[in-house]
Amino acid sequence: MLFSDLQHEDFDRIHHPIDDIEYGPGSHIYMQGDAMPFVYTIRSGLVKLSQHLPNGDTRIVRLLRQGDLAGLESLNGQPSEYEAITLDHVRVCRIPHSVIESLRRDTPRLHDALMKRWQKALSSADSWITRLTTGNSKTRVARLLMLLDNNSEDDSFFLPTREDMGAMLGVTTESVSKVTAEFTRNNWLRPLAQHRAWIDSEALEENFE
Amino acid sequence: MLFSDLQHEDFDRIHHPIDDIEYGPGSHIYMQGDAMPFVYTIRSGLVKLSQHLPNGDTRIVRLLRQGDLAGLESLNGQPSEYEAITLDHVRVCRIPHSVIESLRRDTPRLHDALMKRWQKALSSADSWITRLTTGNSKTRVARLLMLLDNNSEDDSFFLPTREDMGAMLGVTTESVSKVTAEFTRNNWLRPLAQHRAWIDSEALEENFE
DNA sequence: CGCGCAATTGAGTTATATCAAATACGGTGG
DNA sequence: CCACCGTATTTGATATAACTCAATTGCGCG
Repeated sequence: MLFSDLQHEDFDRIHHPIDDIEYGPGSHIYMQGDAMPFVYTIRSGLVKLSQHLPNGDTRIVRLLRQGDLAGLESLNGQPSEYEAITLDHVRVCRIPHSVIESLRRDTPRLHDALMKRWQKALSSADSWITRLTTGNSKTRVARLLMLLDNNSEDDSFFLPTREDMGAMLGVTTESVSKVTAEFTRNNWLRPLAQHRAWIDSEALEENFE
Repeated sequence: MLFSDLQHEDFDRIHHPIDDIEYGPGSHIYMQGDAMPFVYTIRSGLVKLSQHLPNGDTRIVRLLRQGDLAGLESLNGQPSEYEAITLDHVRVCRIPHSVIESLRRDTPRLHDALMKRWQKALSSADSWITRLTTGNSKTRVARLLMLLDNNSEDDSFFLPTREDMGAMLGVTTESVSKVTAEFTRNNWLRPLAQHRAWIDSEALEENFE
């Protein structure tokens, strides 16, 4: 986790409790407007970070997976502008801000770790913009599938609902469905049980760079 | 600047030179692939941060303005995945990485300042996704204009070329042009000399939330 | 087995891209 | 200061991709 590179002695300084928490699919870890005294590291599973627009519709801005930090945005004390909802079964580690603060003063290594996560979040947000919101809908879906596939250590990966995929790509549910259906007919995508799926990365890669 | 809250004594520790640099419109501050030993703070002017896709087209992922940091992504030593190009006349402050490192050890306040910038960049990237890549083209252009207007302390603001606006919104140059032309006919947008413009924020706000 | 939700499919509509042309604009040199 | 050139912008006609609405099918779960 975040603290994997810290020594035992570091942990002795911690007086506030760090809890491991598990969530079923579709659970709220936190909601838009919550004042959060915690950050969360994802131990396993997939979490969507979404934002509600004033006009009512919702956009997913990022996916969080193993090793990612959620709630960084509230370290300054502001209420969260996002909501974090689990897609599948998720285990997180909940860390009070006070722990971050005190460790930060004493252990430079934590500092580095935090900065690295932050950096990662930022570059992931940017590649989200360039790869997932440009091109036609087939290209976008293909890129999303490859991204999901890449970040799975497994051979298969978690396939979100068409609605969620739409919210990530800025495309309607029906359009996503039409594309995934076509990919399946081409044997580029093979939906499996339990919301999991397999893709022919080579085929997708050569048709959509 | 970044260092506005540091004492004079802090600066005495700096041995590497911090340069102030000025650029005319359309200058490269750095390019995709550059290995950069610097970060830059923007003192004035507007900078576009863009990324080239393998297929050839370019997407602008963020705008940087006074107080923003450029080149944060390369603090880890990796070559930049972005290119930073000035839109108007820009003054920057170029800071070697080594300065960041050494100050970091000695002055926790700098640490906090850095983190805050980072945080700002991240939340700006996210709001870029939700506000500038959703909705129809009129809505997107309206939101971009309001964003540009907001961040100008002036009554008027810098109006990018239609092409650049298109690259920010994921829309073609011609579509942007049709929208801005319509807004101008409605007197919601008034282009001025020197690539500057004025908007009727209230009118735009009520037509596109 | 059947209920409910998610996914697929289709037909019709609309928005945006595309292609092509005309116009406006800014800067340069005479 | 003006005329000219190159570039950016505007405009229009057409093609196409995506949305919308509605109906149907498929699937997981009690």
